[in-house]
Amino acid sequence: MSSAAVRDRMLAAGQRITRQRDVVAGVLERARRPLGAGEICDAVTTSDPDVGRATVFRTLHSLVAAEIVQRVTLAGGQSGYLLCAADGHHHHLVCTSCGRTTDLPEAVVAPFLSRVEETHGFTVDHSSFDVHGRCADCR
Amino acid sequence: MSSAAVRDRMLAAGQRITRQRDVVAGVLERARRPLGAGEICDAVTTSDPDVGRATVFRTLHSLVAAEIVQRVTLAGGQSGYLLCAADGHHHHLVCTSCGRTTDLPEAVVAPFLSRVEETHGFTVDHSSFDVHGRCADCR
DNA sequence: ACCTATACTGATACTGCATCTCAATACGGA
DNA sequence: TCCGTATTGAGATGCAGTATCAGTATAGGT
Repeated sequence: MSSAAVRDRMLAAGQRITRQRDVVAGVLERARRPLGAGEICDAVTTSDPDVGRATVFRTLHSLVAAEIVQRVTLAGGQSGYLLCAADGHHHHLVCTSCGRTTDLPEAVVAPFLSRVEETHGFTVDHSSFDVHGRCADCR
Repeated sequence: MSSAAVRDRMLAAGQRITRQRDVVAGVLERARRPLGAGEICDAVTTSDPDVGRATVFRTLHSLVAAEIVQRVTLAGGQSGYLLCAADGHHHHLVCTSCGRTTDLPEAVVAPFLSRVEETHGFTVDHSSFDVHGRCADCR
């Protein structure tokens, strides 16, 4: 995903484009894997020391709200932030070895959730799966 | 689950039974829903003001390690601690209305994980699902 | 019932993530 | 260019969780 694409998606979500948001989005783009809050703050400060911590978190929050970034749970239990190529809410496989993530196709997830709803009379509002393991490359 | 059952499970996990651990386990037993760290600390202090913070967290850690308690993600994204009736690792449905949880049978989860492994050549080490919605009673 | 090794505990300081406040600033539409 | 308003930075603050370490209580053997 290019910076331009991220900007378009932020504009589409009614958000202004600022230098600070570009920096945060750029850090996540270059990582191509989920980053912890500390890593993001460090990388942002390296890129541009004049971006405040509060702004980093506000930006992450905005990006999560716009579904451009997802908050995922890393192996240790800490949360990480991941820039998603795909639009909308979806799920990921996280490789415990290389740290990279793979999108889980809706075709695999939807039948599972339907089954859950049927079996338990439960209406699913929101779901997030943390599936950790070793990807095909790392095995 | 009775207090005695929890004590047995702690002993089975090679842990000593102490007054402090009884207090923490008792708080989780009475709740019958996931509690946040703050709620637990408050309830423990109410029950017995002489139990230290560090001990509460150490106890939670031990209970999680023994798979007596699971750490789940609540609606807001904060994590909560839940005393599980079932042994071993399993998954939950969390009702956003009443806060109560339902165990997800392995029979529903296993085929889904198998499908994921087959489709992606991914070896699943650990998975945790956060499924939020409204339970049958609350609809 | 007693003894002993050692697992456990409490107070406190500390780390890290995240949010709040508020005056100052910059974006972007007209 | 001008203006309304979303956004920003600094620093204080809150909350979750961990580290330290001397002192205590538990389980299990005798």
